[in-house]
Amino acid sequence: MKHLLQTIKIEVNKKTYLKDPESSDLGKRIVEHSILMIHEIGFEAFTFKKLGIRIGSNESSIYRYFENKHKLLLYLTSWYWGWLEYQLVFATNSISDPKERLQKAIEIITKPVVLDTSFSHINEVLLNNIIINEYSKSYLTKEVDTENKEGYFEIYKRMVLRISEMIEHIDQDYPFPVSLSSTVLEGTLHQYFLAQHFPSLTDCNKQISPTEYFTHLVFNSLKPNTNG
Amino acid sequence: MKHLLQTIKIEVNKKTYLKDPESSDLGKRIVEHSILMIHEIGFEAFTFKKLGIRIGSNESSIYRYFENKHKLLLYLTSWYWGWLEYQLVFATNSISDPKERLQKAIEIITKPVVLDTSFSHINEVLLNNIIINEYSKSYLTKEVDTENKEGYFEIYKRMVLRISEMIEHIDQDYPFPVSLSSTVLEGTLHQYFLAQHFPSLTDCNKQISPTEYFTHLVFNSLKPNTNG
DNA sequence: TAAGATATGATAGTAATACTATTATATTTG
DNA sequence: CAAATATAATAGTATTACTATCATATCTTA
Repeated sequence: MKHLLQTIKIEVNKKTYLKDPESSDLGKRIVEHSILMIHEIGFEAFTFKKLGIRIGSNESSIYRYFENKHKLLLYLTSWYWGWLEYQLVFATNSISDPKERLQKAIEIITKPVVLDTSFSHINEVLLNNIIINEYSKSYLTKEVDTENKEGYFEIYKRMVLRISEMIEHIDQDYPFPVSLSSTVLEGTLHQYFLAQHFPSLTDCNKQISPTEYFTHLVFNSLKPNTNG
Repeated sequence: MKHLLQTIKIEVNKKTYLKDPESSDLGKRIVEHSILMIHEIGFEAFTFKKLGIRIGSNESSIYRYFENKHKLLLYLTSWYWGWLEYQLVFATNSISDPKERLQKAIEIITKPVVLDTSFSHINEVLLNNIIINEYSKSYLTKEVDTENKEGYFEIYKRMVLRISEMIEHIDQDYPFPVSLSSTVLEGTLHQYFLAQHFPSLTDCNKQISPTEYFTHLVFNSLKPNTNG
């Protein structure tokens, strides 16, 4: 099982990179340190020049892996959703009871991320923080429709659809399964952001977890409502 | 009443501007055309230089009103939330029944924005679209904590708290009133964004309104649940 | 092991951005 | 009419986001 995990490779849209960063040492260091740097100084202040200095490499070499920092962000975010999707499928696959399965899915999506040693050059905890603080910027652009057509958001969309299918499976009459699913995915990021920067705008804190909030939210929307 | 509305001025944090844009013709043209331009080319591509050319004025003159385009975005977003808060208070003020009041509040927040002729230099429909597409960028920054302390997000926070108080008023035992409130506010923007760019990730469309979705979501979370 | 291919590094250069500073010219007000 | 204020014009700077070219190091394989 451990061995199986170690041979897994998260597949992201090949258009996000010019050269697969997993294929070389330099590529892995680019990914590793871009996560550290974006976490430290934010996506706006992050540049390939600064990254080059940090990893003792050259700006021009980084450009051989990624067209620009936007594409790098698309790579990182796709990787993250691919990784989370793997956790989701792995954890819910064997659960036959629809409610239990959805409950587990919500748990996987909403619980705090912990380090996964299977991918040594990627710090999933920091990457999750980048997703919380920067993910919206990957799609709140004028190019979103083109990039959507080119498949840059496929994994995320698959995630939303997976959850919405689980919702439909429990209550076929519920009129908003996809909206509820996208609300949970996006809302989770938002509640974590609020907990960090606007604690007065969320009930989520050390006592109350996003998992509790969203579990309550989802199961009270669905019928037959046996939750409570 | 019409007259009353016309004398209303939406108060935004004075730190967002160097000189009040409402105090002069040039100021109003800056605001008016910044809304048009950001809507057209997006916040990233928008610059003071381009705006200057468009309004037949000079880059340096615009800098006398706003420190930079980030502050201008803070001005526009604060104005928008101030305007929406006014709609909210005006519409819910006289309703004494807690459920009816919350229902009306959700309606105000979630329904499509229509032009308000009280503010002739501001196109609220386009501004709403800017909020949908750009609002997150005003707080997803490394400076968010400082700017929060300086009061740049006060109006938005007040909105979230108003709704959460209405929720608490209906169900004092509901454990997540603030999270539910912030989910409705943020989620509304997100559902409109999805409807525009990722229609497969939302149920909201011409047949199903965000109002229906969020009304269902909120009232099913609360007890006594007499909704359905 | 030499020849060629490929990866990386170093340097230079460009257009645009996000400003700041200074000076000039209108316009308004007292 | 003079002084104050608002706006415009011009120039200049550091940084960003690249592109292009050439040099060098390393790896492959015949």
